[in-house]
Amino acid sequence: MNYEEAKTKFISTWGSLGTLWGINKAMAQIQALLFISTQPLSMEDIMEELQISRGNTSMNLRQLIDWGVVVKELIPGERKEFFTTEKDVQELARIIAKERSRREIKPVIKVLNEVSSIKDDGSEKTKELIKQTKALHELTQDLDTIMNKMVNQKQNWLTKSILKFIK
Amino acid sequence: MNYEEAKTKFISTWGSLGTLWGINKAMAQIQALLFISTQPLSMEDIMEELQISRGNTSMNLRQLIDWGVVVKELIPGERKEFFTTEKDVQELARIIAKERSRREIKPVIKVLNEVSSIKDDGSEKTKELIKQTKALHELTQDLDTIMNKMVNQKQNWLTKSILKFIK
DNA sequence: ATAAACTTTCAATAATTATTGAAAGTTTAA
DNA sequence: TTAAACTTTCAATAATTATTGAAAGTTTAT
Repeated sequence: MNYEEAKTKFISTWGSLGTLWGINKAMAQIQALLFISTQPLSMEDIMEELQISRGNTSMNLRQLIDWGVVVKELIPGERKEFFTTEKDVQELARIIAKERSRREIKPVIKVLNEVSSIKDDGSEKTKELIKQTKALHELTQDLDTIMNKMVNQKQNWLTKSILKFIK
Repeated sequence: MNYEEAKTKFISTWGSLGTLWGINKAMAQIQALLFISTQPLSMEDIMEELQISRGNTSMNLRQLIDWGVVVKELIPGERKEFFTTEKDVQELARIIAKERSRREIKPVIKVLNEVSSIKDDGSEKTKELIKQTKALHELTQDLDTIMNKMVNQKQNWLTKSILKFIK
């Protein structure tokens, strides 16, 4: 496998993995492209490399910036804008975990809490609903906590030590 | 909030969360419905409750069975088939984590390994590709390991002790 | 063997989501 | 100011994904 093949394979794999962290294909591919690029890229560069339209590039870049995963880079003497992504994988994981927790997991925890707090009217089905959603609420909260803690450490000692502890 | 409201809210929330664990809405809703049901449900029951077609119900039930999350229940004297889902949240989490790892994460790890193993031709861009995909490979593998270990414990002591350790 | 009761399959269709591209908007240089 | 260089917006369209429903398939009771 040569450089071009490897690059293409990486970008397309990372792109299809996008769904796993809750973003669309183009967004994930742009991030992937920036992730292995040695210098900041312009919108033009990205459109060219990924063969996507200007509008698509613009919108997805904005979203990536909104996630905090991509930053605008101003290059002196250049008119157009350039973009880079966070290059440190630990930091990247931290940002993704934080955003997913905030956007998706926290709202679900809230609903689970509401639903599991309804008044017990004594019926079997109500008891079951309360019991099951309560269990789900606890589990979701525990996993969310672990994820955030793991990923909020400024160094990666925690992941490493959990790994050691766990193996 | 009364029982019916809570039930509807739970099912629709769980349904929209489906994407988070990589399954479709109907599939997630069927699982949610079974999760809070006090007895096994027939295809007829599920169609009625969720207002979905027979074909849809059949296909998604099959997928849930394939995931190992739902089982067929044979009720003596009944002609039709009945279904239940795993009721223990820990066990449910275990199954989901295992399946996601197998279906999505493992294949990505494989690609990252391949891509990061290309021959270093000395160019800056190749060095960057190798460096970045290698870092991603390691991180992904670590997180996959933690996830699987966490979830493979037969009791939930591990989650609890990590939580204590981490807090 | 037959038919009723039930489940599965899958082509057609609907719903959702992503993408385009051109017009409108903004910034900068002269 | 003006116009060139660039970015954003968004209605239209394309691509993808989910859903339907009726025909085909299967099982069970008689």
